[in-house]
Amino acid sequence: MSENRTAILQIALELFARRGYEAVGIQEIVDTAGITKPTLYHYFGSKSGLLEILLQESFTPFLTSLVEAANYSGDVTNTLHAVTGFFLRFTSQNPLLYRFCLSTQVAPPDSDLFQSSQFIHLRQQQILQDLFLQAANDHGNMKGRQISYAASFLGLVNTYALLILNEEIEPDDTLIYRVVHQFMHGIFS
Amino acid sequence: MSENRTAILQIALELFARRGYEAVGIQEIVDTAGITKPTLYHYFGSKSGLLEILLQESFTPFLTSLVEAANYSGDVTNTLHAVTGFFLRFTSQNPLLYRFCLSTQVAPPDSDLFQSSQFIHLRQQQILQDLFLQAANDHGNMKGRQISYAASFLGLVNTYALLILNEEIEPDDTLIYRVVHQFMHGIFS
DNA sequence: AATGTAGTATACCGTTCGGTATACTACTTG
DNA sequence: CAAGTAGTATACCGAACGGTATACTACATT
Repeated sequence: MSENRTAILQIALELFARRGYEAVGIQEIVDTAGITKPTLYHYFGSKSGLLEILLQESFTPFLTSLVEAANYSGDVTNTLHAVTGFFLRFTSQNPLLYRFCLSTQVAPPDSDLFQSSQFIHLRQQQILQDLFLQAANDHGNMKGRQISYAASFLGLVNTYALLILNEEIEPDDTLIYRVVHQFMHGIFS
Repeated sequence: MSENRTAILQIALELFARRGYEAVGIQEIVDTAGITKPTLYHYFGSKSGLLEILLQESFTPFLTSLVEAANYSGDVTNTLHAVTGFFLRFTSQNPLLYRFCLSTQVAPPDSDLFQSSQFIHLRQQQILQDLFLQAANDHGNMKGRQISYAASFLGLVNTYALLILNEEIEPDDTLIYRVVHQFMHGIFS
């Protein structure tokens, strides 16, 4: 792998995450990387191509690890602990990347950003839905509720991920336990 | 109030919500509104000025109504019903505006969008924190947990708001009841 | 040694960006 | 009626935008 290619991806991620995809120009990326435009266009073809490859290469390993963490062990609570821990640790260790991920979720629906990142959110939702469907054996019929369970679990985890990103809390075992407990049993029990 | 000023605000909201603040140019706004640039600059001074006024004028009434809905009645569950109903009905009735609101929350922290919209999210958080603090009388000491309770309640409501925006569900009394129940008691009880 | 290819730089393309100087019109106010 | 003010249009600014044509270099393959 060319080191210029890698440098472009790293710098693009940082700039996109900090200031937004639309606000960052190609010129700024290549200046920061210490290269020139034709080099970037050689590797990525276009600005949206750069975005797409950046998202794919960054989140494919993320999704693979998520599948492992969400492997149903026969106990929903345990599995949700593993999933929550994975999400919050990933956020803590890759703050720029996860902030970028969160911003793409509610990006304007007609934007490049939204459309290129859909695979991440759809796959996340699908992985969690599958988990809840498997767990239905232990908790009665899901009756289609796995959709809103998966969505609201992701929403809750992402809420705490945002608190971590804003440095209002830190991820530890206690937090992970509390998040899962809140999801399973609510706040006043 | 000038009708041109109103038209600019409406069209800017629609374009910003659909395609993103950075991706929309002044020229596109004035073309769509059927006016010219000096008219826009007469009213708003700059692109970021337009954004700021748009956010202020759109969300000040929203926040005022939220304060009313969050008025503590002596029963947390009832108050959360009112708040949830207000959020989800507002989302359903002003989809573009609420989608725009959601997108600003996780916008890049160095962007105009993030900074101009902070007042909305800080005020929301504050209103909910106050509610949980008042409710502490009925549910024991909060011990600072009102921060994450407010954040996670907003996160849960916004998760369902996003489902409404994506037309996967519709807001009705049953949904509102379920959201509050899930927040208070979790999913499996 | 000859040839091909990947990677890179110089220099440039047309378009659009946010923003403005100037002037005209329409209306209010003295 | 005179003067001022709010609102609007024409025409333009320099800078930055995304993207590319061309050519050169370094290296691998034959």
